[in-house]
Amino acid sequence: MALEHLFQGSALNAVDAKGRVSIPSFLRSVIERRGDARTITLAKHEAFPCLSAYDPAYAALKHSKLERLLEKEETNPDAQLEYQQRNLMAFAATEEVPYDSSGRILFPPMMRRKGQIGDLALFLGTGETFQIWNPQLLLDDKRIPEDLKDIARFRLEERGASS
Amino acid sequence: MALEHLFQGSALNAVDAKGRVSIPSFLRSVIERRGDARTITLAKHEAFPCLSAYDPAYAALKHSKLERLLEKEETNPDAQLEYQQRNLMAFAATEEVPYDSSGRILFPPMMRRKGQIGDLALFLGTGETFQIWNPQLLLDDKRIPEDLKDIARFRLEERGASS
DNA sequence: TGAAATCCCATAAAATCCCATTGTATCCCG
DNA sequence: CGGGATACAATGGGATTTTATGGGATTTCA
Repeated sequence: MALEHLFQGSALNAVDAKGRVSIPSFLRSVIERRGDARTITLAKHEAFPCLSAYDPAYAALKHSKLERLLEKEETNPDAQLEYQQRNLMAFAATEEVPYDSSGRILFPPMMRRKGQIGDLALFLGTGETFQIWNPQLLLDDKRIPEDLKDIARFRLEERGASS
Repeated sequence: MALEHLFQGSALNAVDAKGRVSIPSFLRSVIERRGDARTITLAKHEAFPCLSAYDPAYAALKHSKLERLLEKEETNPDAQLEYQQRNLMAFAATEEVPYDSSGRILFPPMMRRKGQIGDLALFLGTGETFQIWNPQLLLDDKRIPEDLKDIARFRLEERGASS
């Protein structure tokens, strides 16, 4: 069970004074090919200091995986607690936000804080999901490949030169 | 069998002097997409010191799950008793309350005490259902993941409370 | 008849909609 | 192939609507 259309590419967009950001059109087009919703779900990334984002199609996939895990382990009492915990993380620790006709979301303050996003948001496609970074934190992270940092630098220059 | 729309996200709302609380709009919108009722059912959570809440659509699903369990185990005498017990918990130990045109319920005093809810109610989406917590009890519970406690702390700060 | 529930209105802050601008990529046609 | 016309993406700002919440007035019912 895999999703047919994958998120790829990168973009650096501004977060305006009201906290709005444009979701890059190449990501929106994947969302709209996967389903007919116009929302994204935001969560803190488990490993990196950034946000993980995905569409309802991926959320449904994730949810059904959890349900199957529970059914398989239903007799095990420890599994019940683990299920409760994962369910809380999957749903309570995430936020679903719609994007408007111009492709923008209102960045929820909590997620903005969790992802340490300032006035620039770097979008990175990662296949089934995508990530949103504070570009400086990506440049500072030792685990990130240099080639990817070059892309971030390029996006930053591009924006510096044009404005 | 699964419900299409899922409860997701978190919010911290005030319980006023009359015992009224606003159900967060993102939860209400799920309830109203699942069916045309404007009520929620409250119950003590089986594992955590909080309340479990859901809409009529989920109540129906829960009921049919119970029925199927009974049919499957019809020959087993223990199953009869378990069915009776679970049925009592599912219906007698719950309260259904409507929310008004401004999205508020009047918190039933018994449930408020069972959930130990004071003047702040933390709403957590958990997919098919949602939970209502006294935020302090969540912070004090060892079984709750730290990332989720961070969210509770954020909601408290946002509101200007100390923790 | 008094406490509790319901209804109604008010308000501030936040979210959403609508319209305008700009820069860039794409198309079209001579 | 040049160059203008066109479409669309990203973004800014004002106007409008929704949300959460408080409080008064009215109704219910035991």
